[in-house]
Amino acid sequence: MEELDVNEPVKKMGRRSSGRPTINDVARLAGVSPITVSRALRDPSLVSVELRRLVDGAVAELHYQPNVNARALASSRADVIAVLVPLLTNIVFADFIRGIYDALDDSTLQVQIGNTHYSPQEEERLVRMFLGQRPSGLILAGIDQSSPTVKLLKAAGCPVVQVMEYHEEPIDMLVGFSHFEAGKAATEHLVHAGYRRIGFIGARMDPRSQRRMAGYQRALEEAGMFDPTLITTTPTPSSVPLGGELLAEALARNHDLDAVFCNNDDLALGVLFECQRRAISVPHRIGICGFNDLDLMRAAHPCVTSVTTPRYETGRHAVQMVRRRLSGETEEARYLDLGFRLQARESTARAFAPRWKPA
Amino acid sequence: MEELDVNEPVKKMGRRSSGRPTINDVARLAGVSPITVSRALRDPSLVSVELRRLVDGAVAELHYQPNVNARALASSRADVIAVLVPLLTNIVFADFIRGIYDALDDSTLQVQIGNTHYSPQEEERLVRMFLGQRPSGLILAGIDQSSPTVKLLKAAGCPVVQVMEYHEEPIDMLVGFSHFEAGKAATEHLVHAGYRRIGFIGARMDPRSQRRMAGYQRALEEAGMFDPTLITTTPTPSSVPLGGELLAEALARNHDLDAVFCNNDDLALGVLFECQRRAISVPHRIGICGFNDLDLMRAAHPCVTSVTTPRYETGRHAVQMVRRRLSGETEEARYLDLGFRLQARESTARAFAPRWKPA
DNA sequence: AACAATGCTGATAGCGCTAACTTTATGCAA
DNA sequence: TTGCATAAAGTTAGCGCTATCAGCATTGTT
Repeated sequence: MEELDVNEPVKKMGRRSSGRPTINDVARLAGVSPITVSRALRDPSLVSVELRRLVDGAVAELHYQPNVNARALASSRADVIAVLVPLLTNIVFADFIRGIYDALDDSTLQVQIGNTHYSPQEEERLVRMFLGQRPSGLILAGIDQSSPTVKLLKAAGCPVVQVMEYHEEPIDMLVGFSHFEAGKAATEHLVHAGYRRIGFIGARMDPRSQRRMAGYQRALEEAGMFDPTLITTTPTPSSVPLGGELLAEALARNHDLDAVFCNNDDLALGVLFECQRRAISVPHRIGICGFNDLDLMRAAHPCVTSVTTPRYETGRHAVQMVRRRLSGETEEARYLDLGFRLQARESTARAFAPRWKPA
Repeated sequence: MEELDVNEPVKKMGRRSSGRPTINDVARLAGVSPITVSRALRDPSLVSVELRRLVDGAVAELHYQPNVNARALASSRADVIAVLVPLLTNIVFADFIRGIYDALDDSTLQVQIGNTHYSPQEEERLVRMFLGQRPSGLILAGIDQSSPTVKLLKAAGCPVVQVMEYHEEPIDMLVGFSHFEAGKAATEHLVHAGYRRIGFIGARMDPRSQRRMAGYQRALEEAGMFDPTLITTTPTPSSVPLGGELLAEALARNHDLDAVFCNNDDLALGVLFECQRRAISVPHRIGICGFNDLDLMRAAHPCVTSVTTPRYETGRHAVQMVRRRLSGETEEARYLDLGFRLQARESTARAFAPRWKPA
């Protein structure tokens, strides 16, 4: 049964053709060969000025758009950067991913995000899947890949960037900071502020949380204040209400608890609310230090001490490293420590914080 | 110059071959034709049990992974769902995207996210780009697409789902709820709670915010309480600190302000902190209602009234609609109203909230 | 018995693009 | 003049997969 639709494009369409203009249509209109069009689009410097203009004109006239799948198949290289994160609904990863997108705004590279759910097996599966697409680059959170995954990545044939941690022997490249040092610095701050029974509150306890806790422990050991009963953790994912619950637990165990280093700002906020609810004075009776320094920490009352972390910058730098490698620029440092910054605020100012800040 | 590497795979590799096993390798090992392998992988019911077993064995032995680009090129259909959101760093979109990923966990479909930055031009560019890949489906936030975009989408040739709003004439399909009704319901709650000078605090004022504000205005008009000076908005993106600043502005303009409906929970939290800072009693002197009902709203002190919105469910349902359409199931409703729910809490309990909740 | 309908498998021919090589034109030193 | 770079364009042959059609049993129908 043949149907005739006068509104169909003029072009005679083969049985399998997609109907949209191809590089051959552009070439015909411009009066050049298809490969010239291909070159003019990928690297204009390969083609003389006149032909380049002809091609550009034909492209515009036809609204031609290269078929990314055909391109990827022919060149065995997809214009894709694959990104693996353990979790999607966390500000930390959201900021990081925003950095990635922003650093790609002027590029044709696409992003594909995979969600490992903190599982090395899932991570391995996703690495396999993404590498099957021959991406232009791979960015993954953390340094705790399984050893088969590491093997896959070393043979990936594309730039690989590990992010959000620090380590001197990256698989390929790395951007991040030391969670151990950050946890240690936060705890030292509490020690210097005059707190003596400093608790740790943590949820989920993924590898990065573990390292922050290790930093906490080291700082307290060095100060001669470490006591394992000061640690309150749970494998449950983090949330604001959970912060309050963990504080209750910690206080039940140690009545003399006088400060908490919270594994992240959500927990810290929950702790602050619980203190308000129990009329526990912050920072006098209890000091609070968070982690990540979300903007709500400076808005809170009292505003909360936290560790500022380079989430957005990590995303940007990771992409820039991939892009530099792809453009064949001279190799720079393979690892980049973006550091962290302790942002001291009222919630840990034991000695001199006013009870009410005047309006 | 020929190099010999004994560690190379046995297979003689052509100049352009990617080196990984192809469907032909699998076919040879299984002793069947390539097309049979293709069928066995795409739809096992097309192939007899014996051959299916042979193929599965060969696939496992070779660790064969189909080349998605070749597949997309040959079938002119990519195994990709494209998702367009205005923003990446917002819990609303993060929850929504998590719903999308979760609903695709058992599928080979990939997700590609585009970021429109609240710009219809950018949205149009991205729609053009994504459609150029012939995705299996397209999901986009909102109902305010430009008219060229609408035209592109109507001719997309793939399922299109608009999400996060409600409208009876979707381009194709739709999942969401009415922001107008939600804003109206929140405001009516404040009216019923006994507040009389109810302000609106909003940031960025994207189309959804505008509709919530329109619902606010309608509710106050119906109650005979509308006064345009009660509205405080800014085009600045939303944040917690901004909530406090906008409250200050609103109070400077109307000293008798006794409640605020905040366009989102970030602003509401900022308002709460500012009240704490100024020792303004909540809910007695001022009532606060947020929007989205993040989990921190129930942890806050006092806990904050908010409108629960189906962010995660919207993502899940949108994907399910796409998948049902792809599998050719009988057409169901083309639009789905997931509704919202007002979650009343202490922050608007003017009459009977205790000043301090006992621990 | 003749015929169509059905189920399974295979052969062929692309999908739209680019890698690799070839050809042609041009410049310039020997 | 020859020879040899170099640049700019074109020709050829895939990349790895699937749409489409054809073949050939097997089954059911008249």
